[in-house]
Amino acid sequence: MTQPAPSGEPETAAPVLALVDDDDDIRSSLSRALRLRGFEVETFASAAAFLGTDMPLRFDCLILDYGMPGMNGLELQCELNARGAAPPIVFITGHGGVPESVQAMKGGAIDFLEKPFRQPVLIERIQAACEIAAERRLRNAADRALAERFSRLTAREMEIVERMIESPSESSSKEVGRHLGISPRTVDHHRARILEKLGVRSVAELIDLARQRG
Amino acid sequence: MTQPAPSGEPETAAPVLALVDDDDDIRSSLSRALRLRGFEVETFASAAAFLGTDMPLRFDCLILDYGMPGMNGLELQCELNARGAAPPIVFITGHGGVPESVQAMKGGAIDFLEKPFRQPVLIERIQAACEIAAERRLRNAADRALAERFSRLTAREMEIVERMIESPSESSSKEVGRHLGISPRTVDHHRARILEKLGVRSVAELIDLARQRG
DNA sequence: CCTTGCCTAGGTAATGTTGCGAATTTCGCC
DNA sequence: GGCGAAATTCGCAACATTACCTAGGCAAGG
Repeated sequence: MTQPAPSGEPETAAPVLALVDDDDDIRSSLSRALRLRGFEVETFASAAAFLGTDMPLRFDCLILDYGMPGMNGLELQCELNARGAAPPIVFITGHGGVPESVQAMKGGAIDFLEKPFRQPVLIERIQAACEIAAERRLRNAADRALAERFSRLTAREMEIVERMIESPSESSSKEVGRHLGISPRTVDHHRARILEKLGVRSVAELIDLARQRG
Repeated sequence: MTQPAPSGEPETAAPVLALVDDDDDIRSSLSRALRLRGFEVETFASAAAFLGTDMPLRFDCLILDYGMPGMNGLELQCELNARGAAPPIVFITGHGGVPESVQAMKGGAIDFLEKPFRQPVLIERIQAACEIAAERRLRNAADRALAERFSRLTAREMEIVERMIESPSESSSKEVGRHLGISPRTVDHHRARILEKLGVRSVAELIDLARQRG
């Protein structure tokens, strides 16, 4: 397995980067340098080409040229944000100024470098961005796993869970049952299923888990 | 608890701004314009002068010149961040470039404008920053209120709370007592005090509250 | 010395939880 | 339409946990 070896550390896997730049020289030289550093790089000559891929979400980090013909980097960032997918972005720009960089940063960009840049600097910034990406991905994975567990609950069970989250102090079977117009014993049964399905062993853990999800 | 929020002044009224700039003209003209827009403004000719005030935290928003003799705006931002107090900052700069703006934004700045700026634009940005400030203050107030309630707990009570948070599934008196080497009765007593002091009515609420705090 | 606050604990009554068992309804499928 | 699986509903009784009242030992401070 190719190891990125960013600082001699054994990473879990090679970070996958997307390099979007209309400059052929930049694409070839930068991607080569990045591959030498252990990254996996895919290049795109335009924002449209990038959006045209079936899965723009699979990248750990985007290296995005700001000034491109057609859709520029900032517009691409806005488009991605609008789609709800906001991967860590490192901008590189030839003619951008302060307003552009500020807007990009406000839009959630991780970094913003001017051309000409020194490759070691850029690579170091990308490394940092990938670390942030890794954290985000971990959290996203955890969230999805959590949502998946909750999706196993039936409608009634979900209703009971929501009731419990809403007012934890009244999450006893008696209270919940009274509120839903059913017997406390039934709530007992449902709650047992809920705890079993979610893999928790107490109401406190359930509340805790449900709070993390929203 | 020193200030029970006197109910005579509407808190929502005038955002209090700090304007730190070594340029006399900027200070006078900008502060005048801001006051006309309903802001309360205090001006400082240097970062040192600002830090010299007894309370640099009372401002809703900082308008900070980046290039100043002595400590510059970015250093002041770092200093404030190091002190744990990070008020919303809007930078204005005469000679700063992209790297400076990026670093400022990374440091938590709300905005970054270049001189010469058009006053309406700056004021609009400051307005936006103040809204963010208001949100932050609300959250901070809630956090402090929470911390204040927790500070009323004794050492032993805190220990029990931490034990409960750590493993909610084993937060029964029996388990906690066994873990701490004391009788379940004693844990009962402590827990009753805890619930009373924190104003919650169940262990679930306690866990929920404690999780919000950290 | 007395008061105050904290930690400790027992006993009893109330409350909540769980296991065993079972009826009715709903839903997808042949 | 019929059939089986899953969901929802519940009672009863045993078990576990918590709440409430009470109270002693201990250290700090007036």
